[in-house]
Amino acid sequence: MANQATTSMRDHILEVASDLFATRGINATGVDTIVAQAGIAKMTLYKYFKSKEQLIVEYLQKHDDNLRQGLFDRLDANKDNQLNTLINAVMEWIADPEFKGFSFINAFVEFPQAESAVNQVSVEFAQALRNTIAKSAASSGVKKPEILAMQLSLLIEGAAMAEQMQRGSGAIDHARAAAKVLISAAL
Amino acid sequence: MANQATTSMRDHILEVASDLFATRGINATGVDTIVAQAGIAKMTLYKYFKSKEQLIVEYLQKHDDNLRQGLFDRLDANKDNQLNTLINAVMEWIADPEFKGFSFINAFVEFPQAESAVNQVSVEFAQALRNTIAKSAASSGVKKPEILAMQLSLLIEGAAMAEQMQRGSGAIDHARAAAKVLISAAL
DNA sequence: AGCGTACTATACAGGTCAGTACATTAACGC
DNA sequence: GCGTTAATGTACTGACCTGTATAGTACGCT
Repeated sequence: MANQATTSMRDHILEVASDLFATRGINATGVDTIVAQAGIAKMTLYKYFKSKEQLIVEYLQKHDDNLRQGLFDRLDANKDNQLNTLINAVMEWIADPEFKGFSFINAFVEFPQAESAVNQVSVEFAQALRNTIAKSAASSGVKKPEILAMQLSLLIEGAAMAEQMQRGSGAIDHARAAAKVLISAAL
Repeated sequence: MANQATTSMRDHILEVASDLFATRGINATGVDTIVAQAGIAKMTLYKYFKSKEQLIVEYLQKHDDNLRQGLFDRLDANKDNQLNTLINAVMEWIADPEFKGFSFINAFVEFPQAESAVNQVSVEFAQALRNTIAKSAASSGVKKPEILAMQLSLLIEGAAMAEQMQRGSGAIDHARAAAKVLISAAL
């Protein structure tokens, strides 16, 4: 509705769509809802995005970029103890009341067929997160960084689901503690 | 299609629906598809189930019963080392190529609104699984069984997602190893 | 033979879905 | 002022959705 002088129309649409996808689910969010919420005409949406699928893919991309950027900022600010820094950053990310789950996990569940582009992109981003963890593990002197990265990512994804299902269940703190145990066992 | 002499019509419908829900996703499976696949008339489905939502809830219930029963059988057969037995049983469950994810997680993602009955049932079953793990932990002499149960359930749910996303990624073995570390740390 | 039950087939209601067509209005550079 | 461009509102297509209505068929029981 409000004239988008600062941010471009395209960004505005993507932002509104991302919000709806995250809170209501992707399949449950119709294009008409996005258009109404953004206060624009449907034609405008289809001028910037050729299909709903493209909108979904860019939504996943954006969330991945945000997560990745947040992690890198924290890692750059704290060169030693990379692994602990990363775990803390991710757990804070999950603890945020605005957190609605990792988008790539939700998208993977909503698009279970391997042929779907959304499914493929989701898998890519899950692996990218693991790779980032593995790099931190390697720089922290872990012997087998890929294995630890896999284990930590299981904890992280599990914690994200558990915290969503029951806010304040303690999943985050217990995940943090478990991560500490696994890390020291891998050193 | 085939005359259901052995199993009741109701069970037949629920079985077909469960299969479709698990493989294609719940929202992506229409009632017409279930009816066609089951080889029945739509009126017959609505004779036994008052709505699609009821069908979904019973699907979740059935999967939970299956998982629960499988675990109890294994636990009864091996009274000592309950925790290891349970982890092994769950990991084998996940490793099965037919495994399509924990239904309560998928349902939770597809129905994110807390008001939804499907959402509520999903959360219940997730907690029930944690309780089962906690009992095994307690019987194994763990000091704080609830905490360990939470940590193990994070690993389990994470492993289920990871294994689905990339079959044979090693998620299961690494989760098993991580579980061992956490268990021995908690004793 | 006659009745009731279980199931089927077809059609429909009322709604939402993604995506398109078209005609109109507002803003801005020249 | 004029032409271009961006965005709008409305209506539509064709498909799919859950759920219902109706009429007909197959079969077992008494």
